[in-house]
Amino acid sequence: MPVITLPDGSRKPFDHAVTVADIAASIGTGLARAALAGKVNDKLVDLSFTVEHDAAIAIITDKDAAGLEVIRHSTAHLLAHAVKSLFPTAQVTIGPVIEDGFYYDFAFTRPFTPDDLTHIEAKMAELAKQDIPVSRSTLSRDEAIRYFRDIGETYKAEIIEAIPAGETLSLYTQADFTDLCRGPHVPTTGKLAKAFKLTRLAGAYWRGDSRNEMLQRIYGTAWADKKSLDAYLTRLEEAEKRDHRKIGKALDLFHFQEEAPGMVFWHADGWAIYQTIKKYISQRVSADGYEEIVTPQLVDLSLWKKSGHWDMFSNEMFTVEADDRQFALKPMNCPCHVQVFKDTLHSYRDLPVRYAEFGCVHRNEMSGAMHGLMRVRQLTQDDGHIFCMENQIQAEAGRFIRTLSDVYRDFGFNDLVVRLATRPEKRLGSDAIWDNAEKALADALTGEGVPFELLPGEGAFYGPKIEFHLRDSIGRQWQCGTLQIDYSQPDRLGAYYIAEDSSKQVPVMLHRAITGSLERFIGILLEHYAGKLPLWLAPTQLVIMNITDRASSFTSEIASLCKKNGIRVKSDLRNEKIGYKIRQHTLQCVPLMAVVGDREVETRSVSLRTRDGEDKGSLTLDQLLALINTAIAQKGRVAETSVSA
RNA sequence: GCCGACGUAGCUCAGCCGGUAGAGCAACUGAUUCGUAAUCAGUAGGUCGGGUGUUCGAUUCACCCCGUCGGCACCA
Repeated sequence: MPVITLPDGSRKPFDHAVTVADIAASIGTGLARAALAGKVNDKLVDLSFTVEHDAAIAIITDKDAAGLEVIRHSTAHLLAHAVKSLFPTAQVTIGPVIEDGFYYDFAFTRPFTPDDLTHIEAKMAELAKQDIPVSRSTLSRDEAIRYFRDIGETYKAEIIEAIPAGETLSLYTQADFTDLCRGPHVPTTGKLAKAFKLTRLAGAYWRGDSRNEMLQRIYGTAWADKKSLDAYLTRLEEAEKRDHRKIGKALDLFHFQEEAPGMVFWHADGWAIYQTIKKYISQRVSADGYEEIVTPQLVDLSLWKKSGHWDMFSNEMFTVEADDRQFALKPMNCPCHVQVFKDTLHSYRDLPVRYAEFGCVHRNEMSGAMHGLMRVRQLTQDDGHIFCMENQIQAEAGRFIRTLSDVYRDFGFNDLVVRLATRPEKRLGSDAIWDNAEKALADALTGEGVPFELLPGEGAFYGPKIEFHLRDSIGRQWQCGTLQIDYSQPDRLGAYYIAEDSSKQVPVMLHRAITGSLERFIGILLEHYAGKLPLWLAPTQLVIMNITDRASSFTSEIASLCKKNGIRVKSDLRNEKIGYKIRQHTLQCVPLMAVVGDREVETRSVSLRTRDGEDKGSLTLDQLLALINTAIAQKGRVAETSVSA
């Protein structure tokens, strides 16, 4: 005689065992219709689940996040069902829910084509319309293996073989299609008829291992209703519009070409952004007690062998032969920084020694890994290495974290996700050293009031690290900053300092970067701002345009005044209508536009507007300069609608 | 690197079944001097990513290479 407690606290006694569907029906026909699954004592179950004892029950509909997951998961099954009915020899593998949708991996003799995708989607719609009941059954592990082997689903059988013997597995069947699945699923395929779409085809390795054969993955998306689907598709389009590769082309910032894959050709405007960032970081780092240095691009292979890079990463290093010697383009700056450290004898009193370098590094990334500015073969890191004693780690970490958060705010990133990656299984150094290092980083974070999550086992083999991920304006996370503790490299490369007792001691080295790669960081900025960089970063900060030739000499006068004041200004004296000029510069994302006509010449003023169409009114030249300088000084710490946005 | 798609004028793209190419924007020239997101007219612009092959003939078909895109794997 179960007594059911509903989420609102009300209790419903039943005089017999009931299914979740029955309970939904007892509450209301509307709810019964909307019900997709249930939650019994916080465990997700099918509507057909029978409740025999007292329990807390919630009915899951498409209004719940869990309901949406059920829809997506069931839509993945619907996809597999459709594929099997169109291509009976295709084998099913796995089909999980992912962010905003789902995918399903198939093994099939020929590649699926975009045309197939259309047919599959149509078949899915047809199967959904048929409102086929989805039923759950169970088999023992061994029976399940036999079952899937018998129907020729060898991948499924292999999956089940990995499950411990003696477990009972659930199967879901809709018409002639049966799949292994934990569930829960929608009660009938009709619940899926509202809003799904297959989005793309891709290859994916079986079990995610590149040594295995490649399967064919079909991605799809599914939503509670058509409106949400459309909203999602619009969101994708919007994201595409802010693609830094498109913006880079449209704003003439940089380009790539075949002869130099993965290497950037910076155009004048892109380089203006780059230099602004570089100057800014340089100044920040110097204020923080770093010495800025530059080390060679080409270094004899012997150094990379000594540092260990050759063993680990030789396949990603470019090599050059000259004078019968083998050189490698540096893939990292750290071994060179150790050389600079070693070139002077250091006392413990000198520590910490901090070196910074805008280190241009080359990495022969695999061809398929390249992606605009985000993943290139030649990049510049805002790299830095701190040589210190163990008891200085925490203070140095704290100092770095403070600077990093502040720098991110200047760039307009206020949402930081911090992760601490701790000791991996394969590692160098004693547990005591790891204990100390991990604690130093954790304490530094806590000391700075920075919340963080742990990534157990994700640290580098030579030490733990902090990853700083920033979240952009459309919610995506990017790892940029990093702080790593390295006990091994200074030792390998023979770095030491003289300790208080005159003994030689190996310093600890901290690797750290704020933007990570300048190229990538600019890509992130472009997408974050959709090209509308804040005033301090904009390649052209102000365009001054005349209305008629009568105003052209005053326009030029203002332009040179601005230039003298360090403002990146352009004048547009073309014989075009003012509306046309404004449109063009707006599309070029120029933050500020000053219009000069007869009225302005008369009063020696400008009429100022922003690229967002905000009218700043009439300003004297002094007011104009003051407004611009104030906005530049604010950097990225302003709302999008204000002047510098 | 792997799977798939794509590569046509500066940009965005069209070009069915093989007969050496088109549009819009940009550019250039001329007219227009016009007050806050597109003035009008004209002109010019392409060994159709590279190579090989099939063919009387290839942007179109086949194969190879390069690059890009979407994923996978990788990301010191």
